[in-house]
Amino acid sequence: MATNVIHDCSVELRDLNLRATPARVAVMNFLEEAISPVDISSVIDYLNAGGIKTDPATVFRIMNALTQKGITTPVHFQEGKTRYELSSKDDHHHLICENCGRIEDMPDTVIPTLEKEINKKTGFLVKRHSLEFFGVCAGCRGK
Amino acid sequence: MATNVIHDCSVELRDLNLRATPARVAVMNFLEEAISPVDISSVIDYLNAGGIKTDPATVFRIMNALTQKGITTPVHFQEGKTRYELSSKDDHHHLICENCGRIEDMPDTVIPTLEKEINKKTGFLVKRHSLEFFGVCAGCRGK
DNA sequence: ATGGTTGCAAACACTTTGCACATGA
DNA sequence: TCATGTGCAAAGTGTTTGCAACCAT
Repeated sequence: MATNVIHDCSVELRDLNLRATPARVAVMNFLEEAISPVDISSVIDYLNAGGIKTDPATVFRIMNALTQKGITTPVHFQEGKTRYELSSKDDHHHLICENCGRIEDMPDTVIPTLEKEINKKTGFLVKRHSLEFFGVCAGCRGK
Repeated sequence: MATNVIHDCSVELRDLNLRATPARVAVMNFLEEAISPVDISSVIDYLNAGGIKTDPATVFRIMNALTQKGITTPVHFQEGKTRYELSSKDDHHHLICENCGRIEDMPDTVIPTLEKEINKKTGFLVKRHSLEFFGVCAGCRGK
């Protein structure tokens, strides 16, 4: 009766030629639980809470490895630091509330069209994009 | 017979309650000449080339002041540093070539529509956005 | 004259790196 | 076993800040 058990990521890690160390498995779990892009310090907190002591350097190395393998995508919210999310999510953008910090996902189909248009008009081949919206969420607008 | 003379920004600066120091005037000139968002080190190089010796701290302070006054807008190209461009430019996005580093502007009208849609669907009020496209420019694609 | 600006040095935050030790396969 | 990972310390960027000296108004 497997219910909400977080599945074991060891196998996926090994498939990527990455050894399934406790820290890496925990990071994968955290990424799967996370509802918005995580930053390094939240990863460290999560690991510590799980009894896994670790060093920032290690976490940076883990995120870089996952990013290089295509598992995670770096995201930048103009904070002077990098956040990461699973690449497997559908194409979406972020709505970042400047009041409460809440981050909503925004599924979208407009951008792919725009990218084709760009290619046609300018010859520029778009490989990836970053699109974030900053503003005030419905909650903070008091309604 | 005033021709291509870069106009004197002293007045604008004073209108903003900013004293027209040599460094600030030069930064304004640089921003007006620049065809793409500038970073701090390029500003410093420009000032040095113009015989104005300055300190990074001062340049950061200048860019922060201009940004706070709404003159400049910070732009992030996922480089771990901030670039700045004049806010007065029309609404546009950037096409960043990952091969040669060239930056093209991309005028756009799709996003405002998308922002209205977001507001209607989610109640989130978009105040600003950041949209950059990364890829390969026509030149680098060899045609 | 005097308050806004700057230079300098120090401090911060984020991220990377070198190297010896530890560990997963 | 042994290549891969990790911890620790040090270093590298980008950015901010405190304070005395300076300068635009």
